[in-house]
Amino acid sequence: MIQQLSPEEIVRREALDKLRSLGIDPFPAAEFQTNSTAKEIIDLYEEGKSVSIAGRLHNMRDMGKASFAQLQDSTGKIQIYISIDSICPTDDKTLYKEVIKHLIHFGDFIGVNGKLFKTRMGEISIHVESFTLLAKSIKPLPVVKTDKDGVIHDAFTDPELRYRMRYVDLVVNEKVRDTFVARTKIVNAMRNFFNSHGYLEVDTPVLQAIPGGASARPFITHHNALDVPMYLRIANELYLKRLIVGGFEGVYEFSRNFRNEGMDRTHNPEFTVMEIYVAYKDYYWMMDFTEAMIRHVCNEALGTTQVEFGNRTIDFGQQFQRITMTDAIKQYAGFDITGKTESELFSFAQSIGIEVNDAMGKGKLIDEIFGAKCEGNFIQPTFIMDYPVDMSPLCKRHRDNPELTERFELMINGKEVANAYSELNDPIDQRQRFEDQLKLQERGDDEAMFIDQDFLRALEYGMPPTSGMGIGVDRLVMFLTNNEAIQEVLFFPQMRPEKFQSGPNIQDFIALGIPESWAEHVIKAGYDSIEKLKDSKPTAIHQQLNGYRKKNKLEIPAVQLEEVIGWIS
RNA sequence: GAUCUCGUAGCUCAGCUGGUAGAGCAAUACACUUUUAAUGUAUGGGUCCUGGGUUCGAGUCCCAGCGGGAUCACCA
Repeated sequence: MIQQLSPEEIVRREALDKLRSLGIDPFPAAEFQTNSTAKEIIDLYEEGKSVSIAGRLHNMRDMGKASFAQLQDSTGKIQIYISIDSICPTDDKTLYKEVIKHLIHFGDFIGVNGKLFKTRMGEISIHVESFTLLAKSIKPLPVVKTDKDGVIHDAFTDPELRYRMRYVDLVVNEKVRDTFVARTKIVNAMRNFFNSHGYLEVDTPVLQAIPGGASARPFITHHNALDVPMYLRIANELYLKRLIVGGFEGVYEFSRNFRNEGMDRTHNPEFTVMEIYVAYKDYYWMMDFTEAMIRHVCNEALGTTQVEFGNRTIDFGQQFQRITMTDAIKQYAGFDITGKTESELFSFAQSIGIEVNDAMGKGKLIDEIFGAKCEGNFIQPTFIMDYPVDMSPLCKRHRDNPELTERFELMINGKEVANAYSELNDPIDQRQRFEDQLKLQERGDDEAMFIDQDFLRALEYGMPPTSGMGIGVDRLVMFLTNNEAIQEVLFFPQMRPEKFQSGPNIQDFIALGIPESWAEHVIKAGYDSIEKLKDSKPTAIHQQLNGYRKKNKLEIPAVQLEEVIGWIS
């Protein structure tokens, strides 16, 4: 198989051989010891201090007998200054004249030793005394430049390329790296908060025989030894509750969930939800806890509770608003759902332009009305409370109204971020709710929940009153890092698998009788498959190839028409 | 799934009512020992996503396909 290489790639590959002939290994094995980082050098600058640092080379500026460049490590960039005299103290100037000027390229990893100084322009730099090539880059990175006003030129912005080649994105777009560092800080802050309350981080199965705990289409796989279908989890809720039954009083898990549904800028097939269950608590307690947790995360990970999102500022410092779903609909849709029958809800939903169908029960209708008229209004953090009972099959009935449940969702910027219940622990009621789901399924709701008999058995043994909360980690990170797409907060968002052209095999062409000297050029001239060659007229091939030979001034014998006929017959 | 939109050099992008494929950066060569979007001079670099069609002639117009993006639908 031949690869079509760009001229730049060819230059860099040729540099590998030249380096080796000078005794320089372009991919050495030895450790390179560093004693500083770009950030440290700038923060703790000391004139004349000796440093050793490694990183990727950017923005080389050759000025004859001296060069400037930037070295990028995981903390940022630092300027380096390489002069011919300081790295070639003897008469042999090869290291500078050959290696630095011609064999080192943008993107290479190098290690340098040198002393700190400030240039005339006042930029902190390393005056390099020795350098080591640590790894050659043979594919050129996109060239992104930032001018003195901070304006980025030729930015690497194509989402497809950025997501497919996140490694390139991370190198050339520093803000991307900041987002992912913030993501880790946010997760750590959550974990610290839960641990400081004495709750236990646990792991529960990803591969499940019954995909429970949520309403969604699962990914299906198969276990060979047991010869049964298995599902990737859509939620971990039912497993965490089993642990509460088992006697733990507070458990949480960062759960990677998988849902076989559409993808867009707020949905990825795999996503992360943090779920926590605490015994003897109710959803009022959980609201206070959730609010405190988010405030803690803001302070610890961002250092502020005033968070910019788009052109808005979200204030996590103030007490979060609380409103019941009934009041929210009353306020924004001008309709009181209290005591309404399914057909009344149906007509109202229809009257405000919602596409309705017979598979929709009361809960679904109310949810649609809320989604259409209310959801988008809750920009600042707001708890929406008390959802209808048939929307929430795992949630305890409201202590004051059996039509409702003790459930809240946290809305930020018009989107759901967290969902929490006073958990249903009455096994009789739970079984009934599952059966109601089954009826919805029979009406055509293909996302109603599966019945998990073992979970019901667990509840029959007794589960203490418990409050549980799930928070979409990806969405929270989006809001806290000012990103509007989930793809921006996942290192490797799901993409349609890339098709790599499996190039033609040069040996197949040689096997037809094409001389070795010609085979590569036959492919490059456009006959990139045996079929294509055989489908073409010999005269056309003959002319095309000799034309190619002339154009590229190839030093190989011209092709004869008889030869071509021989290849394709 | 529907609609709109994009696909041109390694990268970012121009390319008008159809008429000889362009710029900047990057690369290559030369000059320059404190530059910083370094600078100056020169050079090379293209399957205009793929396949059909219309036309004397298609990067450009039409159709189909592939891939991306946006909006909507779906998805708490």
